[in-house]
Amino acid sequence: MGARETGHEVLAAVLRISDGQPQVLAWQRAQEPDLGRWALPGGRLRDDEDVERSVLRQLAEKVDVREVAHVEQLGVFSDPCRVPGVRLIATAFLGLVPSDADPAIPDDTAWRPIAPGEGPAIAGAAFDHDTIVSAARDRLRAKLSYTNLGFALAPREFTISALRDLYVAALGHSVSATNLQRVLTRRALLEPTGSVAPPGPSGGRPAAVFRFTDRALRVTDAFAVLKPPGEHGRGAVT
Amino acid sequence: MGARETGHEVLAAVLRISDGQPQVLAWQRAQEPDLGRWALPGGRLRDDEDVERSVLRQLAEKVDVREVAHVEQLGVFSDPCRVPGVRLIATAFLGLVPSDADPAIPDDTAWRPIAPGEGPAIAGAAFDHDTIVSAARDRLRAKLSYTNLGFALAPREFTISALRDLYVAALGHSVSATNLQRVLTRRALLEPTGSVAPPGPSGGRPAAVFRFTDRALRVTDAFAVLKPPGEHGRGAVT
DNA sequence: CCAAAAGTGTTGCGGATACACCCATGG
DNA sequence: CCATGGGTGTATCCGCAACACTTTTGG
Repeated sequence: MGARETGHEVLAAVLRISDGQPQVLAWQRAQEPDLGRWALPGGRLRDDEDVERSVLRQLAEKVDVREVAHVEQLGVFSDPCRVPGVRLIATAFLGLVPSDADPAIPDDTAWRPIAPGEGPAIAGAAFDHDTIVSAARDRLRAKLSYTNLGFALAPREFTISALRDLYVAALGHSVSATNLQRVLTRRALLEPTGSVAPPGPSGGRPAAVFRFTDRALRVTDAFAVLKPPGEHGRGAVT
Repeated sequence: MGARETGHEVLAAVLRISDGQPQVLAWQRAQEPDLGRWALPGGRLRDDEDVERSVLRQLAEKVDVREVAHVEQLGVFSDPCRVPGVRLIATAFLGLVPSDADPAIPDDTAWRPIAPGEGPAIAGAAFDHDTIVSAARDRLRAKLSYTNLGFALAPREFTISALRDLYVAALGHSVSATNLQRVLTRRALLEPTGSVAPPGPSGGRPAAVFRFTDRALRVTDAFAVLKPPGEHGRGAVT
């Protein structure tokens, strides 16, 4: 019960898919503790802001926040020993940046690759930041399948196969372009722009260009089972 | 940027179903601010505990924590003005108590009814505690349909129709006992104890008694769509 | 004309709901 | 023997995954 100084920080695991691989924005610490290790962007919460405002402010120091398509709370990390020396409670966020955005970032900052699957998400993470990145990766995976969260990974306009590649990288398993298109159009998440993309150097039919109808999070599959009566196969798209 | 004293509190929305209605544990404030209004149990986070430990400690002051079958983080509530005068950040939790448990509670504390549906969850809530109860109610509803969370609402042993009544109250819509049993047994969440419950005063066939196979949270329906290939109808029960 | 990429048609499977029907008990 | 509540069998629906097939381009 010592009167150890306690503080509150906000951390953001900002993810994007680039070159078929999930990445997280991190900066390399230039001081002890954890010198040389990779830390998530963030910082102290101010008196006059809530954590949602704070995370946007902190991110603005690293990237152009207009590029961040979606932000949501992940949870609180509060182990008394999570940062040596001080008592620092962290509220962690998931942020998503579309794959075509390439915001300018500071010199000490880089996009670090995220391992798929279950284990540690990034190598050389500072403090408990790997736990946070894992939570972010898992949250993204889960929400891709029952929300329209794909909008936050994709460019404003895209072909189905480009979108498929994003889902493959984020989910960590193969995804059929055919079925992806059907699932997303059935739920009215996609709409064609009308234009087509030119085929690649080896030919092939030009791909139709789509966009997401909404660019804000929407739950499209609220009830897996135990739907309210009378909604038999209607999927409860509220 | 004033050096206003800031603190961290932990709050718990402890829910149970009683008499076919969801209820939340709350205590009536005896001081300003918000005198007479209903507040969630909780209190200051100590230096040597994380929020998970803290919420269990705080709950121990109100109820027998052994009765609490499940606890999980809901999120951070950090509006600078959420509590007048001081800067107080709250980490909120959802707690669940089985319907047959009736723990002793202090005089100022009571089980307050929760409104179903969308609007405000309880009347006369202190501070932003209604928002927290709403979040708890929504979380419970969502997880009932894709996890085994029912175990935290139900007694250790129960009949299907008793379980159905719990689901009806928690979900806010009718649930068929037939289908509830099939869904839960197909997913191997229920097992029969072998015994039967005596019929009511008006007769009827004696009901078989069941229990949940697991009494810890398990996700039973991870992928609504976009399952990994080769898992066609297998439901991905990992 | 062939290869490559995109997109559509079609089939099959399986879970979930709904409903009809059988079972066991009290009065 | 009837009413009441419990439980099972079965039909239907519908979404999704899988795959065959057609379309449109480049070489």
